[in-house]
Amino acid sequence: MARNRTSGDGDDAAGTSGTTAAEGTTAAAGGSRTSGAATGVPERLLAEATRLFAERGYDRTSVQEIVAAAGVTKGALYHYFGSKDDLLHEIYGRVLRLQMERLDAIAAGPGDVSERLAEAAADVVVTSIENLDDTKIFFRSMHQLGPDKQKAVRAERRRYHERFRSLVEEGRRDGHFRADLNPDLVVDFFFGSVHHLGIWYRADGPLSAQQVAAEFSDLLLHSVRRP
Amino acid sequence: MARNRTSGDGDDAAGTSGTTAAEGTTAAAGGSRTSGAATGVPERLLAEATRLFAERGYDRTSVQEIVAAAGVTKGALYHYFGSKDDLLHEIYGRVLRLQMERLDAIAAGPGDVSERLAEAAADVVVTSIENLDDTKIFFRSMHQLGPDKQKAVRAERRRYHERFRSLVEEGRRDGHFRADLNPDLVVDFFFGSVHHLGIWYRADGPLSAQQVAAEFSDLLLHSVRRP
Amino acid sequence: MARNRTSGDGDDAAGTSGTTAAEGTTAAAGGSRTSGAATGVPERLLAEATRLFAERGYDRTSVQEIVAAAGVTKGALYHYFGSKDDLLHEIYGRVLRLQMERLDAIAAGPGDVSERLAEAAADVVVTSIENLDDTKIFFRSMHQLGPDKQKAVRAERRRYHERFRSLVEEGRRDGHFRADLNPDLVVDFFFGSVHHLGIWYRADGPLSAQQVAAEFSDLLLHSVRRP
Amino acid sequence: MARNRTSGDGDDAAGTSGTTAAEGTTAAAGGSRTSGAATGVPERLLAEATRLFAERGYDRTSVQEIVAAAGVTKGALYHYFGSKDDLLHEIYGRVLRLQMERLDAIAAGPGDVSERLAEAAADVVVTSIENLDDTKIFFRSMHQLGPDKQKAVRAERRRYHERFRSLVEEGRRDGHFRADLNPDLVVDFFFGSVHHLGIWYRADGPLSAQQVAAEFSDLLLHSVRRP
DNA sequence: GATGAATGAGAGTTCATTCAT
DNA sequence: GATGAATGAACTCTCATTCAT
Repeated sequence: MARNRTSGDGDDAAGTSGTTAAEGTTAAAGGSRTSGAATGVPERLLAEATRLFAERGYDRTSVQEIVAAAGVTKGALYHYFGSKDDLLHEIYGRVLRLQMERLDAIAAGPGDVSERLAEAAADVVVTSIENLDDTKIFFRSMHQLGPDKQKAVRAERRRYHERFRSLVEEGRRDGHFRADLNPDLVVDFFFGSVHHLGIWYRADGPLSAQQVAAEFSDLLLHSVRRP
Repeated sequence: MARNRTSGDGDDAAGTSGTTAAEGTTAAAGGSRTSGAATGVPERLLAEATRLFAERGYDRTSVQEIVAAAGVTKGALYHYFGSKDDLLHEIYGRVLRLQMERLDAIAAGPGDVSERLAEAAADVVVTSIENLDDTKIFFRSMHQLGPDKQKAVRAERRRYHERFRSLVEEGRRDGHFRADLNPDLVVDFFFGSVHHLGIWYRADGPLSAQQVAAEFSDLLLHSVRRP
Repeated sequence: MARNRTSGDGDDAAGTSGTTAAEGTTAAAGGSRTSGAATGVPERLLAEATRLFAERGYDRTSVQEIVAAAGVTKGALYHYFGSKDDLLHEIYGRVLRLQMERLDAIAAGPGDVSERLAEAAADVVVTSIENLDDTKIFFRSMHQLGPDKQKAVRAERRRYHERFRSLVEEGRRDGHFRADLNPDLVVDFFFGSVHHLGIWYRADGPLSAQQVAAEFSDLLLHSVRRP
Repeated sequence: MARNRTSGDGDDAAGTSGTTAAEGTTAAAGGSRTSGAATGVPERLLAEATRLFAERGYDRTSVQEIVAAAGVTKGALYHYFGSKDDLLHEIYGRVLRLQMERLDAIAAGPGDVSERLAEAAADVVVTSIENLDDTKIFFRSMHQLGPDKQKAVRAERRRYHERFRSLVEEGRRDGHFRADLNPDLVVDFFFGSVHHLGIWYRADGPLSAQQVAAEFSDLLLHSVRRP
């Protein structure tokens, strides 16, 4: 299970994924818990790395700071992760997996396409806010991934966008949405708004995740629906 | 040397030094700016820094690379700019000034609020695409500015958003736009889409800046207009 | 019997030596076989270490690489060998033992001194080529042994040289060889050539071990024989 | 003149060569002078690096030790040399240049081929002893050079060997030397002995460089000359 | 006005070795 | 007998910045 010394990039992000994903979903909006000694070392490292990357950026966060925050030594980090880059890759893997699962469930669910698109839009807003650190990291740090990992993340992201786009296309075919829409542009339009949440949303601000989700979903639906 | 910058940005890097103006106006010999050696040193530094920051990020771009690209020495850079941070600040100043001017002109222009909002939205998309490097840098690198400069940039940005928001509020008061809108959220919604352009837009892609602008503007108007 | 970890270095490398020597002699020219799971763990470790040390040098070979190549874990290595240094020491012991045995047998054999010197010279060339990895390691890595082990190896080496030198002295006394020879220099002269084999000889080159041995032996004899 | 940040391996060792060569030739047998502040920084770095590499090997010598010995900081070293590897490459360049020049001069000189071969052989022994640190480093550390630099050094070395071999071939054609010689093997035979000097020769031993040179030259000539 | 040598702190990474299990 | 998580020190190299010239 440990990923000691992975030189080859070929291996997927599956190494620590089981525990990683579990840890990731419990991380509350805006950061991680104080790293209790209860959770395992790789989970703690991932949690602290996420917090620090969101707080000051990938390049400005030193490996030393991460291990200090997690209460271990550098050697421990490099026992579980091949590189600092690898840590970031795990974070991406976690969030990509989560979002894809949720979108799949919603898109395949009941309701007409308007309802499903509205729900998917609201859900990704809520999830993005609940994992605001991941949201902050996502686009700010993607270009700091190594070329291969970056390509893998982009591919995964594309699949996610395509899934979302297919909802827009479905609505357009059905006559629910306007015929003159460019579905790709709609997706980029909406996800720009979602990623931007990492920049302006504050957990201690006046708006709850649900309020933002409702409004964003509403704006999206109005923008695509047949007048 | 690929310079996707609009050649109209006459403002120079006058921020930190009085000597800048003198150097910047050395358009002697009347030759055209073929290899950049004709333009002044601070302009060249700023242009190359913009290109490099967009290409590989602020932290990943060394001062050495910037001066090498501009064909000068480190001493020259530190003669014109106080620090690497200062270079970035100049880039922000340039883009903020440009956008504010254009928005002011459009908002104060003729036409009803729908027309002016549509035009403002389309214009900021076009401008963002024409200065795609600046767009890429904007949110990716803001947190790498020093605290004071970051605060200054945020304040300027807020003023810009407020100006845009006032258009939404005007439309809502006038009854053009829906009454249940949260104007702040509308602004964040839309500018998320705009900033996201830096991530997905390609100059060699299928869509012209005008096409994207028209569609984004259209989506925004549909999302706010009274049904 | 298991643990040969002793700092005292009384050359108690005898623990695994029986099997080690056997393994060593069967190693074909240029490297070891693919370490099948048939042989014992310490033998496999020694074989892979020899191969890797020859290939990339002692310092550039990590313990991790050795155990991975041998298909065991680090714990296993440290069970059989006191340290990485100890592994190297075993390799030296193996080759020193082998060469000394062969020289002793030849020097004590029949024939006049010219014949015995020629045979000894040819034999050490053949043996050096057949164990080319050991030859490569020998002088390149000796200074990477700890002080005590290094001293022990040097002492053993000196005994070997003295044995060889005594042949030269014998020939000089007998009048077979030139009277103006410095036997020590002759030995250093010749063994320089022998150790150099590790640098230029290629198993897939045009010359067989026997051809090189014949020529080297011939050159040596011509250089010492009374004209 | 400084070689700041040379990433590309393509450039030759010519950067600091003028001063380097001058420094190199004055280095006495067995090591460098105490690094006076009189000589330039790159020369001092090269001198101390040579001494330390010879003393404890390339991998066992840290950059920190080199700069401490030279009385500068790491930054200074990396200002002049692209890498630790680059330092080693400069050392190789220096010795290769020196040896090639001397061999060329001797081979093209007067005297019959026996005299010229004898002189060349004696000269390379003297030179190797006078630059014993370089001799120690040569084969022990060559495989620690990066692939490209290693290839360059090997190519240079080959040219040197070929020049030496041509003397042997000339003597064989002329009838001075035995017809059954393999000139390549003779060269490898002799240079093995020369490189081995770094292992056994001591400046404080009983033999002067000239004595060793005379004897080695004599052994070589006897080994090749027609009986 | 402009240079470029030099700094010094800190970056990410490696590694032989230990030890509780 | 054998494991592999964890250590901690050392490693090479980078970089924004300064300052004597």
